[in-house]
Parts: sequence; structure tokens; C-alpha cells
Amino acid sequence: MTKPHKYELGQTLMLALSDFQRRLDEDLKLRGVPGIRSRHRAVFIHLNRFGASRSVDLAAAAGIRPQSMMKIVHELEQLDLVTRRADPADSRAKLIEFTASGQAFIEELTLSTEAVWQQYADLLGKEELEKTLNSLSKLQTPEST
Amino acid sequence: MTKPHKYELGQTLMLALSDFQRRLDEDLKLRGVPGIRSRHRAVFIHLNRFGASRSVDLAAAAGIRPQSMMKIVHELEQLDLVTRRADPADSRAKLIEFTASGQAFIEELTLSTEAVWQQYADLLGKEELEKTLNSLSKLQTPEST
DNA sequence: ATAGGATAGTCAGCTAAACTGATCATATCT
DNA sequence: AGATATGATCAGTTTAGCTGACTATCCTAT
Repeated sequence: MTKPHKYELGQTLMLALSDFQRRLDEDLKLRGVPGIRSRHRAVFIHLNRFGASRSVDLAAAAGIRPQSMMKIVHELEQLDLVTRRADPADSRAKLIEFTASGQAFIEELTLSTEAVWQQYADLLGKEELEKTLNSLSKLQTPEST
Repeated sequence: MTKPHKYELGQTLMLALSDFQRRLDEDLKLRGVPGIRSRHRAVFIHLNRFGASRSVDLAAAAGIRPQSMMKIVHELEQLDLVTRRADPADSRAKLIEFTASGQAFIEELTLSTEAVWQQYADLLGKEELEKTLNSLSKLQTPEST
């Protein structure tokens, strides 16, 4: 792709994301990991980092509504990748956490993500890739929380 | 947002894109520009850069299927933002181009995109933003075309 | 202590944005 | 001329999010 114009900001972001999805799917497929829909991954990343979480927090982390997150969690539950249990600290809430097979899956996912990371590092160099991702993460509108 | 880990590559891209969409929508709304759905914008960017194009090329540029692009073009046609005419060079094909009001719209869109660009430049500095976008554009898997 | 508002989860229905598969006309290549 | 490829298009499906409404629980201020 040629150097992006200012007004192609959105285009650039959109294409970068879809390129990533394509590469990740390809690597997962290559390694024979059973497919999972892209949005489901966001849950995994957060659970992996923070452990058992309430769905409202998962939603906030993924930037979607709690209702949307609930649907995802339901699906993951049916695939036996996560379970829900009562939150001892708040009886309204439920804590979502990995099952054993969810645990195994996140490890595969992490491997594939790192593989794509490496592909990108080969294209840009490790330094530049890290800098790019770091800059992107700084763009986010600060949370109201 | 805290510094992203390697395995949060996808998350980082996803959040950056949705932040952009939110900011752009907000700016358009602020300036009273009638809404248009986010995916429609991709068409505009390409048409603006290359002029009259076949829908198959628009699809490729946006990274989606021709059938999906067709739907978008239909909608834009009904909104009187683009028209289609026969391609003199290929009687299977049709060329898509802006109407006068499409032209006016793309100008508003460009202004808003530049406004978001400026917001980002304020956060990162012009140099770093440009470098980030340039790096992102280099990640794309080379086209088979 | 209790009434009122905020928060967590959930159900239901809707919309947007992509997908696959199939058809038809025209181009292009051998 | 016949086979194959390409461009547009129709129809149906899937994915991923949304809004609105409701219940249960928690917290806070009177």
C-alpha cells in the first residue's frame, strides 16, 4: 500500500485490522486449532490477563455493551470454554472464568497471535512494531470510568 | 490504556479502529453532517482518490466481496450520492462515480477525518502519528493483483 | 430503617455488515 | 468456435453489534 493520506486514517486502521484477522485465522487453521469467531477472542485476552471477571468488566474492556458480551459468554459457555459462578463479593454478579479446555485454547491463541506478531516484526522490525502498537494504544479516548 | 502485550495485537487494532469511528461520528454529528453508515465511507475514499471505478475494484480496495460492495453502492445510489454508468471499455462493467451531492459529502467527510487526525496529532505529535500510520500501511499482505 | 437511585445480569427484538452460492452476460484465450 | 474467466447481480445466511425493558441486589442519604 502506498503512503496513506491524512483522510485515509480510517481506511488504514480498517485494513490493518482485517489483515491481522486474516493472518491469525490462517495460522490457527494451519496449526489445526478449531475455529472460534473473531470477537470471542477479546474475552479470552482479558480473562487471560485478569483472571475471573464479571461480564460487565469484560464488556467494558472489549468496548461493547454488556448485552452483547453476554451473548458471547453464553456461546463460549456452550462450547465449554468458560464457566460462570456466583461472585462471593456481590450476589448480583457472576464471575466468568476458563474451563480446562478454555485454558488450553487460550494457549493456542496466544501462540498464533505471537506468530502474527513475528510476521509483522519481520516486516517492520521489532522496535518499530512495538512503537506502532504503543502509539495506537495511546489514541484511545480515556474511559469515563 | 496500558502498554499492550504482544498477544494483545488484535485487541489494540480493534480498539483503535472503534475509537476512530466514535470520534469521526462525533465530529460529523457536531458539524451537522447527515449520517452515513461507517462502511460506506470506504467507497468514498477510493472514489475520491481514483475517480470513476468499477465496483469490483472498489470491493478489492475495501477488502470485501463484490456482492457486499454492490449492496453499499445501491444504498449510496438511492441516497443520490453516486451514479453508475456503462463502462465504455467493457460492456459487462459499470463505472461508479460521485454525483454533485456525493462530491459535497466527501468534502465534509474529509474535513471530519482531518479533524480526528488533528486530535490524534495532538495526542502523539504529528511526526509520530504519521510514522504510525505509515507503519500500519506496510503491514498489509501484498495484493494478489 | 428505609426509600431512591445505581449497578449487574438478562430477555427480546432490531440493524449493520459481512459472508456463500448461484445465475447470466460479456470478454478473452487457445 | 468453444472453453474459461470476469463483472454484475439476486437470494439467503451469519456475525456482531445495538436499544429497550425488566428483575435482583447494592449503596447512600435522609
